[in-house]
Amino acid sequence: MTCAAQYAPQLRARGYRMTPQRMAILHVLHHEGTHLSPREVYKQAQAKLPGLTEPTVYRTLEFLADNELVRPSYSSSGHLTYEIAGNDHHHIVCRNCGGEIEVEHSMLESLYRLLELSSGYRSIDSHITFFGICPDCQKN
Amino acid sequence: MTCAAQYAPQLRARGYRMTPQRMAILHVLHHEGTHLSPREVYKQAQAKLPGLTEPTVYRTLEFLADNELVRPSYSSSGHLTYEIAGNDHHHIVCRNCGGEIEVEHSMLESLYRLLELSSGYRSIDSHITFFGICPDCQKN
DNA sequence: GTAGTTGTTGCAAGAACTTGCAATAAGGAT
DNA sequence: ATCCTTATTGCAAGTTCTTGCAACAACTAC
Repeated sequence: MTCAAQYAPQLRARGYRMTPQRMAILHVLHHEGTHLSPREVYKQAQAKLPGLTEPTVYRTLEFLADNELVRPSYSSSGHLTYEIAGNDHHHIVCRNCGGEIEVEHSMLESLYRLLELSSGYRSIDSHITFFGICPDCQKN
Repeated sequence: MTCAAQYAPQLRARGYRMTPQRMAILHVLHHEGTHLSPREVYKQAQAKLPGLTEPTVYRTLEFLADNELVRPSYSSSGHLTYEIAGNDHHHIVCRNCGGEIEVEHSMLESLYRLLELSSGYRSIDSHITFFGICPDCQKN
């Protein structure tokens, strides 16, 4: 559980609170490492904190995403998933088999600056999920 | 309805069929011009074709997206929406007010080629929704 | 410690989305 | 025109996700 407690100051600094529910959810995402669907988070977190309810999981994930402790991401079926906000990266998902790889954020940095310049929008820093066909599936 | 009939050959060439349901859904997206949620598509299409059911709308939208007659896109809340596949473009959505603008695909072209080279993935051509803060909201 | 403030949660109901399967109908063949 | 094949739809039930509100508990101040 200590792994999740480290996030408390970040929340408190913004006037929010660290709660057992948030700890449990952060703990799950932290130890899983990869992205999980809300339902998967719910199941695992509830095993640790039996009273936890589903609406709380959904609200908490959205809350944590707003505060940049977790990162939203999309599965190949278009569903929203979440992962712990560690090193900044994006994904390329195979349209065929669902396999995925990570892409360093630095590869998109210059595009983001270009978009900001041409559009007038600021703080463009979304996590992106690209879709393509992976090398293995290209052989078929 | 003629506007939707033009898509029939594209489906037939792949062994699929043009049906009243698909016509109605394409018609709605074609005339609306912008992206709509599945529910909005359902309501409008049902007004034209009373027997139409909701599961059919969901399945049809996914089917049309697979066949590239419509393009999936994400709203600021992260929900899946669809628009007719016309000129190739992407979106920047304001995190604050939800306002959005279009981005020409050409701006991303070189990034896509770069990603393909470095990852080995092919046919990367996903529609992207970026999130940022629009000029108006920056004033506050 | 104790009390107060207000951010958070659980509950319950509802809306959105999915799935399996039997019935239907689009388009090709006769 | 009529029949056949099989892609497609509607139905019904189930799962996932959302919302409003009252009860609760984390942190602050005393």
